Amino acid sequence: MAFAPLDPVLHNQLRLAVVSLLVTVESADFNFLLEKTGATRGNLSVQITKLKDAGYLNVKKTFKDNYPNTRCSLSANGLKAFEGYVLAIKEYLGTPQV
Amino acid sequence: MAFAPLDPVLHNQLRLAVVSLLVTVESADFNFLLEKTGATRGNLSVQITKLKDAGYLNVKKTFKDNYPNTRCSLSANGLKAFEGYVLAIKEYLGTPQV
DNA sequence: CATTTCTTATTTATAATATAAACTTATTTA
DNA sequence: TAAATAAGTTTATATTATAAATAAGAAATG
Repeated sequence: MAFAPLDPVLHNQLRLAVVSLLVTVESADFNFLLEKTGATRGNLSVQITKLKDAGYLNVKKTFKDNYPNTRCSLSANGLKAFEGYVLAIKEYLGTPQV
Repeated sequence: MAFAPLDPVLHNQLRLAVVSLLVTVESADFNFLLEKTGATRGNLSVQITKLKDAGYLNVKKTFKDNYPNTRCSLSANGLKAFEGYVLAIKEYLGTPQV
């Protein structure tokens, strides 16, 4: 049991929560993520951008009912990174992982 | 499944590794932690101090074979915090926890 | 119909954090 | 006694996180 490095993009509470949600949900818009995470809009905006810049998210900006709408989904790389993160952090958690 | 807040003291790679080691080991000195974590001395020094200031570690500074020796052990609060962190982050990881 | 308020964000400013590099103090060895 | 080693600590800087401020248009209100 070594200590694998933890992907710094994912090792952040809000970004991890966003990715965690997107694993289960195909796609989600800004307000959905806002509500589920309890983040502020500013913080969520920044962290979505970082996840997108890292290539972990696909982000489509459209208009829905006349309002801007930001819809996010996990990319293949994002899923791979998340799975890697899960494996890596489990090494730190100490409970028998087998 | 909500997103529990992640204790910011523990949500750091090196501090988490240190605490994770100390859960299994009763006590450990600076060089042991240095070797097991692969950290730099400076970073390890800073993070041990933070863990101590948070009340998660007991730190005894003595001399061993004429050299300064810093020996750390997990406090009761530290153990409790670690257990809480493990539960909290598992909520983010998505694999069935039951 | 103009102005206030709401919606959906983005940008910025600041505070907090992480980390490497430099430094300190003392010991051992050549 | 000078150089190398040991065990840390301090500092300087870069990165990150986050709240506060701003923006641009839509809807409601008087």
